[in-house]
Amino acid sequence: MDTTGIAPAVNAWYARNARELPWREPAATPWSILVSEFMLQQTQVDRVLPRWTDWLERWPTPSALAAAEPGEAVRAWDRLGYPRRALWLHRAAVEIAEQHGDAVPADVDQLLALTGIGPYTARAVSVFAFGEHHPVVDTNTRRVIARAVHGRAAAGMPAARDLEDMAALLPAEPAAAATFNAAAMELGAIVCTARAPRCDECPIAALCEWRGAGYPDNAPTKRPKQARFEGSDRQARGRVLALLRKSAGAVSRAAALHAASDDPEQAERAVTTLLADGLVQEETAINDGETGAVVPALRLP
DNA sequence: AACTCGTGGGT
DNA sequence: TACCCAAGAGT
Repeated sequence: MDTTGIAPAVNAWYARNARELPWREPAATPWSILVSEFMLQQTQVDRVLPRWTDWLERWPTPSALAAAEPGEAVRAWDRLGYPRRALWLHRAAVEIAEQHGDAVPADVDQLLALTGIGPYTARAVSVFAFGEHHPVVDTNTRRVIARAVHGRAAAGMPAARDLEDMAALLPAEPAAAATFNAAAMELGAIVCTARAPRCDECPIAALCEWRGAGYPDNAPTKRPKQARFEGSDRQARGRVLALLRKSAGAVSRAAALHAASDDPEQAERAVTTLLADGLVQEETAINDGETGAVVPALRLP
């Protein structure tokens, strides 16, 4: 099958239709791009934009963030979700400041060695911040390739094969390759969407194997189902962190348990796992406002 | 290798 | 309305 037409068509579409995002501007730095990639993990662009702007105004360099308390990173993370990312981003900032002279490394393997940076983020930073020539594969790219190249309705489980598939489509010239990496993601994000693809707006509709086959319902059945959020431990943990974020200092352990869940076991589990994850620390004690009694308490790290 | 980890938007 | 899904990573 001839796939040589895909990258030029998608790049031409991208030139006309790409969203204007601040981390794509010339003023973006490797650090600001790295921060955007952390925030964008499993999180949509519109929710990231305001947090990204505030974050970089406050911590414009890795060493600036490294000098802050990790709990302040968790607080500034606000409601972006998966708050361990805030802790990991802080840790990565310390590692960059201490081991790389406050400069984000361009090398994929050096990036992979940083906390919270995996196969996607390492390549994304190397390519988008430094223009290196690598395939960058996220969930959008995997879906675009599954449909356009493999004729499938959806991608299967992530696999090493994904990188080879993308590498096969990548233009040889680094700048065009970097553009195509971003453009394939963009196409998946706003045209070749999971639920209701806008094929009438797609620059490669005529090349798409899935469309050519008549949109067969052949999605791989492997995909693990996402657990229900309502009533989950995640929700209970989220409530504890929400309480701590809006509190200036420590909060009584009883108040945290009460906020977490009506189920005492689940509430206890939420606090225990947050402590284990380092998202919360135990305070020896605080004075209860009502009674003046000294009670155990929790605070951000 | 399967499981866990938030929160909100789109349908 | 429930449900699916989201610029993934660590264990």
